[in-house]
Amino acid sequence: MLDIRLLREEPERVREAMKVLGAEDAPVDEAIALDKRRRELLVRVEALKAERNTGSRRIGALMREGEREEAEGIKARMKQIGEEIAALEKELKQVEQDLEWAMLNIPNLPLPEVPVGKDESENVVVKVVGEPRAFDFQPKPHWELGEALGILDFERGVKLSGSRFYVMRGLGAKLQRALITWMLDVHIEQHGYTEVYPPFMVRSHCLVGTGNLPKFADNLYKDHEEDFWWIPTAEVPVTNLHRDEILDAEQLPINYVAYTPCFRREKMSAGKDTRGIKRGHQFDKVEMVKFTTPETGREELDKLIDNAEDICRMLEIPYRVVQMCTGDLSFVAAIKFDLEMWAPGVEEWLEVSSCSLFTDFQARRANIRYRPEPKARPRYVYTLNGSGLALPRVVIAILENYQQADGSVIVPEVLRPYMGVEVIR
RNA sequence: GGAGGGUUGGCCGAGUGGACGAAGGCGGCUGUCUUGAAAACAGCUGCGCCGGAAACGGCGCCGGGGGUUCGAAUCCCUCACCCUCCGCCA
Repeated sequence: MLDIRLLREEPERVREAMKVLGAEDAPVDEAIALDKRRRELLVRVEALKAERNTGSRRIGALMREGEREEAEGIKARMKQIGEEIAALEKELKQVEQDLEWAMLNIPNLPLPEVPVGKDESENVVVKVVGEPRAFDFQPKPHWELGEALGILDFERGVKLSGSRFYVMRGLGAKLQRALITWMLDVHIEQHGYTEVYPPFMVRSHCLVGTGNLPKFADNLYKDHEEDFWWIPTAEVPVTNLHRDEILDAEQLPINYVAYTPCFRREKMSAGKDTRGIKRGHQFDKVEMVKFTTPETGREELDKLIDNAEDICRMLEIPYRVVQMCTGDLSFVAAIKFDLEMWAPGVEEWLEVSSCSLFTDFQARRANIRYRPEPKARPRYVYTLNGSGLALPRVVIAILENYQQADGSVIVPEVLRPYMGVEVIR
C-alpha cells in the first residue's frame, strides 16, 4: 500500500508512475476523491462526538447531584446527536471501505533506477556468468533423462492429481531433498540467515499483507469451508511473521530463510510449460526474506541477490541476472531482479530466483514497523525477498547440464556429501 | 466434536454502565542526591487518525466485528484465539 499522503501531496508523481508501470487503470483518482470525502466526514463526526461526550459527562454529573430533570433534557438532545452521528458514520464507513479497496489495488512505485519499458521484452540482462557447456552429443530435455533414469514419473503424477503433477522417486527425490538441505545450510552457515519453518496454510489477511490479495486470488488455492489459503510462496508466512509488530532498530536487518512447498493454480499460464517439471501446481522452494530500515534496503537487495547467485556459482551452472523493466515489475515490487539458469536440454533460461525490494509497500499492508531510536515514532520497515532457489527448476538445470552421453547424470560436487553418490544412473 | 473458564497498556494485574487521563506493581526513561553507582524520592512512560504553520486541540483504541444506551473495558450477539476437562485420533 502506498502512503495516502503521497497521493494527497504528489498526485502527479503517482499518476506518472502508473503510466510507466502500465497500470493506468489503478484507482488513483478514486482514492484521492475518497480520501478528501473521508476527511470531510471525519471532521463533522468527530465534532459531534466531542459534543456528545461533553453532554454525557454532564448527565453523569447531574445524576449524581440528583438533578434528574435537567439530565433528562440533555439526554433527549444527546439522543438526537447520536442519530446524526449514526447517519454520518454509515457513510463514513462506506467511504473508508471504498478507500481501503482502492488503496489495496494501487501498485507500488518503481525506484528511479528501474529501466522504463512496456513488457518483459524490455527487461535488461545485467550480467551473464559461466559458459554454456559444449556438448559432443545432443543434450536431452530433463523429462527424457528423468523418465529413463526412473527418477521422474509423470504418468503416475497425472494418475494421482492430474496435469502439472509428477512424482519424484529414488535419487530424483533424494536430489531434491539434498538441494533443500544444502541450500538451507549455505544460507544459514555462510550467509547468516535464520531458518524458519512456517505454516503452509495462512489466513487471508496474510495474503493481503504481502500483496497477493485482493488482486491475485485467481492464482491461489483455498479451503472452501474455512479461511485457509495454501501459500504460493514462503514469502507470505515469513513476511507476516512480524505483522503488527514494532521492531527494535538493533534487530535489523532480520534475515530469514525458509524451505516450503508452494501451491499455485497457474490459471494465467494455462497450456503453457505443461511438459516436464518446470511449472507445477506444487513445487518446493527455499526462500530468503529480509526486514531492513529504509536506509539499508537497497544495499540489502544487492546482498540478497549475491546470496542467491552463490548457489548458482557453487553448483557451477551458467546463469544470468535480468533486471525487470517497469512494465514487468510485480504489483508489490519497487525493483526486481531475476536469476535464470541455462538449461541446454530445453534450450532456455529458467527463472530460478526472483529478488525484490518492496520498500514499505508490504510493511504498510502488514503493519510492520520499527523504532529508529528508543523514544522515536515507529516507521515502516522495508521488506525484501528472493528465492534461494526454486527447486524443480534447479533440478532441471542439474539434470540437463550434468548429463552424459549415456543418459546418466553427474552429481554436482557440493551435493555429493548430501547425496552419497557421484552419479545418478 | 462436547462442556466450562479466559483474552485489559512493554510485562504482571485490578476494575465494572458515568468523575475528564483504566488503579496498583514491575520494567524503561529523566531529574534530585552521590566522586561514581546502588538505594531513596519526584516526574515521565502506548498506537492510530483528524484539524492546525506551530503551540495545541479533538476522535478512536481494554482480542476482532456488530448491537443496547445520553454514555460500555463493564450488558447482549457473533467470530477468532488461549486454558481446563471429556470424547476421538496419528
